[in-house]
Amino acid sequence: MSKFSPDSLAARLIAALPPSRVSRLRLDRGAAVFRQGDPASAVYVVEAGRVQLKRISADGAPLTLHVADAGESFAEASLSATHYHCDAIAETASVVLVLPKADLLTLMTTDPARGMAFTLAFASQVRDLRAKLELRNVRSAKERVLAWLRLRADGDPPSVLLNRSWTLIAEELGLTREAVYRALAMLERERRIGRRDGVISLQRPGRRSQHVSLRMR
Amino acid sequence: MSKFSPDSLAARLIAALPPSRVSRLRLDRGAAVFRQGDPASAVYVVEAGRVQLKRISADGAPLTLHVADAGESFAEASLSATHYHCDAIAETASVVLVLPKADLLTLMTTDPARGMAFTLAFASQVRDLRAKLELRNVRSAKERVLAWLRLRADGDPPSVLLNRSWTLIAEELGLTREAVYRALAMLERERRIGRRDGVISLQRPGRRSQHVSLRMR
DNA sequence: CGAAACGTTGACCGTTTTCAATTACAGTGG
DNA sequence: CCACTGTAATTGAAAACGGTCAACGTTTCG
Repeated sequence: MSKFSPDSLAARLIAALPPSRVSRLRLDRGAAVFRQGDPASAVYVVEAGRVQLKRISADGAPLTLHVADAGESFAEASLSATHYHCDAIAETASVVLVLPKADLLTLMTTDPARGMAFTLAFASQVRDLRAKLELRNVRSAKERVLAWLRLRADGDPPSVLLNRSWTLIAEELGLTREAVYRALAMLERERRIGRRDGVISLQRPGRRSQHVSLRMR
Repeated sequence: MSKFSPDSLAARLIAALPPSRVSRLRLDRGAAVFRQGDPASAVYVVEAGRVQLKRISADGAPLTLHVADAGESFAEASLSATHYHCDAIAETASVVLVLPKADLLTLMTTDPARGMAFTLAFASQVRDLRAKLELRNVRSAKERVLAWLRLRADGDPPSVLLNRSWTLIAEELGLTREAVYRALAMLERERRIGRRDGVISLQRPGRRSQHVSLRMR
């Protein structure tokens, strides 16, 4: 029933607590969920909108640590910290679920099986983040887009169902949307991908040649 | 006594098991720790060398998911998986610690407190990875280097003690070492940082002006 | 004592970012 | 039902920036 992918960290955190223990926070644009230095009291999940985690660095300049989109959790590390180390500010009007730290902690000691589920959810999150990070090591925009598609492709023929706008995907890729569109256009021209409404299909490298295009002389 | 920073995920995983349960694997360059499809039996920590995690994507092309350096753990998600979803190949001759999955799992159910420690360690890892990812959203090489320094600066005046070569840091930043050296040179020229042997000090933005340099007319 | 890795800087070239402009929709309030 | 507004999708042109190649001094280490 949740609008989150069921095996995401956020979904598992929510599922762990009875709904009665979870409260909802409505935030105007610019409002703070918490501030650097506040006592750490909860873990959060963005239900709608977008929340920025920022901190003032030692030299006085602001530093963005993370931007949590709808469906993502943030401030999980507050479980082990006494105080928040950054500000959490709504980038747009947002709705945030509040998962009290105390409830989560007692749950973990009370119910080891559940605690284990947590650990595993975090481990998956670590795996996913590492893959996203590795993706950024691909320098060429074209190859990076292709790698992103490969990461999510399955089926035969391998294909990806898009659930977000390319504009948003471009952000995840660390490219401008223009660069992404150009990369897609080139990949399509070279017959390395196919596009039909919201589905991208990957071409097996198969036999080489074909995408040689015209060449001089 | 370990050569790992004591609160890293890798260090905590190792500390959780009695040394007798941890074995050491010596790998030549190119040797595999495990292969895609093998039954998932352990979590690993790179003691020396470097291990690549790769998978063959649906369209048949190889895809790097992560590169684990010395001091880092990998394949934590094998805790919840029955089989590995990628190959783990030594990029150089390496030594890898093997932490049996079964031991870790029983430990977690046996000793809830320890299980909680795991979860917290994973949560920290998530926080760190998110910060690294966010760093990559800084487009300009100069600003990215500066942000990296801010992330690690503390003290007054804020400064960073380097423990690795800039060549390695450049990799983490997703830049070539040349780009990093140029960025450092510019930042120093603009008086935004100072360099003395292995220590970088950050200048408080203080009063503006000064770094205006000469301009035409 | 050499080889290999690190540190540094210059020049050039290719790619991406930026800036701009255009089309296509989806939702909205009258 | 229709202008009206905002976002998404595209593509072009120019500028900026980082990658690559090259060259060189320095340090490290077996």
